[in-house]
Amino acid sequence: MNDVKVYTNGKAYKPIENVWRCPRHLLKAARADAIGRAGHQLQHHKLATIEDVAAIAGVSIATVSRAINEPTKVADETRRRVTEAIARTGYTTNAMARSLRMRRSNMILILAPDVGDPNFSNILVGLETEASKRGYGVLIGNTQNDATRETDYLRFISSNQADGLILFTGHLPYGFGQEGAEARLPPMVAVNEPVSNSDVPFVGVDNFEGSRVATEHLISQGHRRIAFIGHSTSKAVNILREKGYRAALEGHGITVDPRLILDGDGTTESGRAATEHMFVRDVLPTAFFCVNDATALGVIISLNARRYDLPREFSVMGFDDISFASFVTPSLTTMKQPRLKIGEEAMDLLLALLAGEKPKQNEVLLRAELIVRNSVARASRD
Amino acid sequence: MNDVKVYTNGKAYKPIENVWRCPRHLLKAARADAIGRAGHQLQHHKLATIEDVAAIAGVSIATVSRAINEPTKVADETRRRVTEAIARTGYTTNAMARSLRMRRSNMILILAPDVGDPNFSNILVGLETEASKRGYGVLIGNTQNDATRETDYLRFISSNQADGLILFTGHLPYGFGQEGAEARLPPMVAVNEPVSNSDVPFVGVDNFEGSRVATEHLISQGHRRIAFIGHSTSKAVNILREKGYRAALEGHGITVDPRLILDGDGTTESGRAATEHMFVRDVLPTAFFCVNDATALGVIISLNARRYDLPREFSVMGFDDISFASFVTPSLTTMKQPRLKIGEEAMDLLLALLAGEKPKQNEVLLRAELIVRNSVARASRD
DNA sequence: TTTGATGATGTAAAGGTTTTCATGAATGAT
DNA sequence: ATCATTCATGAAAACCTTTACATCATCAAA
Repeated sequence: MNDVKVYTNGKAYKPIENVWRCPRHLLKAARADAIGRAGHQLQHHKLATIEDVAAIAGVSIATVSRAINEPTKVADETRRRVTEAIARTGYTTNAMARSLRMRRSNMILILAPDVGDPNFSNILVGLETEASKRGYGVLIGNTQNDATRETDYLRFISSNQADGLILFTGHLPYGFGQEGAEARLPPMVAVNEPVSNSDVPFVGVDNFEGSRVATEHLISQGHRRIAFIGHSTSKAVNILREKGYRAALEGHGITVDPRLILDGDGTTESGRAATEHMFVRDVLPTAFFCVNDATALGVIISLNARRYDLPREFSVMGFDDISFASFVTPSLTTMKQPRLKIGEEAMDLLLALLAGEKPKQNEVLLRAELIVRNSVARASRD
Repeated sequence: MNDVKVYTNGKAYKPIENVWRCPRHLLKAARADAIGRAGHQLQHHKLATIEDVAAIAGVSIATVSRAINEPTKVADETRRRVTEAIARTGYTTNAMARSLRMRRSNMILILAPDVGDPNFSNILVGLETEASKRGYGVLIGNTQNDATRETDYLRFISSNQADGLILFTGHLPYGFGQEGAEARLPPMVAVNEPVSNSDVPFVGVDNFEGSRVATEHLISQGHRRIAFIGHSTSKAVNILREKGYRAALEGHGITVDPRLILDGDGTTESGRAATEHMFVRDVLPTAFFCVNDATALGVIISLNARRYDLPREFSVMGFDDISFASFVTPSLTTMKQPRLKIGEEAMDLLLALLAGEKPKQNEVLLRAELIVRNSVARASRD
C-alpha cells in the first residue's frame, strides 16, 4: 500500500524510513500494541512472544530474556516494567525456540519394556516427582523389548528431544552398544535392572542385603529347612538374592541343602511348578523363601490347593511387596522395595550427570524394608 | 587472517568474494566435508545438520527437506544422493527446529492425579502404543490433584511443548475453565473419568451397560436379593453403575429394595464398612454387586472375617478387573475394563481432533467384558 | 519459433530464543 | 579533569528447520 511504514507502540517511537534497518523490537510493535489493548486475551493460536513483551516494556528482547533468566543483571525499574509486560501479555517462553538455541530440551526419556508393569509405575512416580521438581519433563517409551521400537525411540535422543535416558530394560537400546557409537550415548541411569556388561550407573534395591535380612527373619522364627525358589544362572537379580539367602544360612551355621534350591524365572507359574516338584521328590522345607512376590504367589496357590493350613504348616516369604501382596490369603510377608525412593535417586543421579558431575559410585543401593504380614509363622517342626 | 575467504567442498565450487551473498549451503561445506571424510562418526555433541547433508549431496537444504518430507517432489537421482548423504552423516532432523518452525511438537501431555494407579498405567499402554504408532510422543504429568502442579504443567501447552492433552483428572486443569481462557484450550480428551460440566470428549467403559450385564449374571445364577455397594450422589461412575443395576433388576421384574443399596466411595474400606452395616441391620442379600473391585475386596474381607464360606453363602461381584482380582480368595468375578482399548481409542480421538476433525460424538463407550471366576455361585437360598 | 505449462531446484524468510560483543553512561580513582 | 571500571542495555548472530516464491530448463502445443 504505502511505501514507508510507520511503527508505533504508543511510546513515541519516531517513524523510520530504512525499513531493513528498523530495530527488530520495533518491527512488531503494532501487533504487540494490539495485544496490549486487548488485555491478556490472545488471538487463538498466536501466543505472545518475547518481542511483544519487549515492545510493551520499551526494552530490547535481550533485556527481556535477561530479566527472566538472570534477574540480577537488569536494573530494578526495568525488571519491574518487564514483569508487568509479561503479566499483561500472558507471555510464556517458547520451549522449542529455547531448546533449539540452548541445545537442551529439559526432557528425560524413560525407556521401559512394559509400561503396564506395577514395578514400573511405582518407580515412575519417583522419577517424575524429582524431574518435575527440577524443571524437567519426562517422556515415556514403551519398548516391549522390541528392537524396532527401541531404535524408534532413539530419535528422541539424536534429535535433541531428550537430554538423558532412564533405562528399565536391563540392556542398552538396540543400536547403541555398537562400537564407535560410544560418543553418541547420552547420560543415562539404569533402574529396576542393571545394564549388563556396561558401566551405566544403576540405582536399585540392595538385593543381597535384603535377601539376607529376609532369610534371617525366617531363621529367627525357628526355621532351619528353608527352601529358595528362583535359582537362575542368568538373571542378576536372582543370583544376588540367592547369595543373600546363602549368606544368611551360613552366618547361622546352617548347611545349605542343594535339594531345597529350585529353579525359577520369577513368574507365578514357576513358583507353582517348583512347589509341585518339591512334593514329588518329597524333600520338604518348613519355609519357602521366594525370589519375588510373583513366585511366592505361585507357591501359595500350590500349597493352598494341597489344602495346607498356612502359615501353620508352611511359611512363605516373598520379595518386592507388589500390590497384591496384602490381598493374598495369607497376606504375604515380604521385603518392600523403596520404589518411590529409587525413582527419586535415579533421577537425581541422572540430572547430576547432565550437569557434568562424575558419578562417585557406579551403583546406588537402597535398603529393602521387612514387611511382616501373615504368611510367616514360627516353625512347628524341624 | 585473510580478507577473502574461500569455500570448497571438493565439488569445484568457485571462490566467492561477496561473503554475505555466499549460498548458505556452501558456507559450511568445509565442516560437512570433514564429516564426510570421517565416515558417519561425529564430533561428540555436534550432530549433522541438514546443511551437512545438503553439501554432501550437492543440493540445497530445501531439496534435502523435500527429499525427506515429500519424496515424490524430488527427482529420483537426487533423492538417491540425499538418502546416501543422510546415511553417511547419520543425520536426524532436529525435532526442536522442526517444532519451532511448524508450531507443532508432536507431543501429547498426559495429566493424571496418580501415575502409580494401576488403572492409569494400563490405559497408558494403549495411549503410548497408539501415539507412537502415529509418530507422537507422550509426556506424563503427575498432578496429585494439586493446583500448583496442574498449572505447572500448563506451561507444556502454552510453550508449545505439547499439542494436546489427555486428562485422567476428571476436571479441567486449574487455570483453564476460567472465563476468557477458552481460546487457550488445546485439543483434549478425557479418560478414566469424564470432565464434569464441560464438553470435553470422553472415552471410557460403558458403565451402565456393563453394570446391567453384571447384575444379570447374578440374576441368572438365581439371585433375587442383590445388594448394591457404592451408592453415591456425586460420583458419575457410581451413579451410572447403580442405574445399570436398577435397570437389570427392573428388567426382570425384581423390586429394588432400598435397604440393599448402601453408600460407598469406591474404597476397600467403604466396602468393608457397608458390609458390617448390613449385618448390624440384619437385612441380608444373597449376592453383593460392588461398584468396583476395591469395594468388592472390602466386602470379601468382611465376609471372610465373619467366617462365611464364599461363594457358597454369599456371592460377590466386582467391576473393573484390577490386577489383584484374580488373587483374592475367592478369586473375583468381575467386569473387565478394556483398558488397552480405551487408551488406543482416546489417543486416536485426540489425534483426530488435532488433525482438525470434529468429533462425531462426545463420548466413546466401550463394552466391559464379563470375567467369571470363583466369587459367584448359584443362590443357595432366597 | 513462440508461448505456455510442467517439474526440479534454489533463495530467503520466518519461527522465538539466548548470548557475545559493542556501546554508552555513570562511578570511582588518580 | 582524566582515565579506568563497572553497569545496564541494545544489535545481531546463531540454533536448524520448513516453505512461499522465484528461477530455469524441458517439452508440448500452436
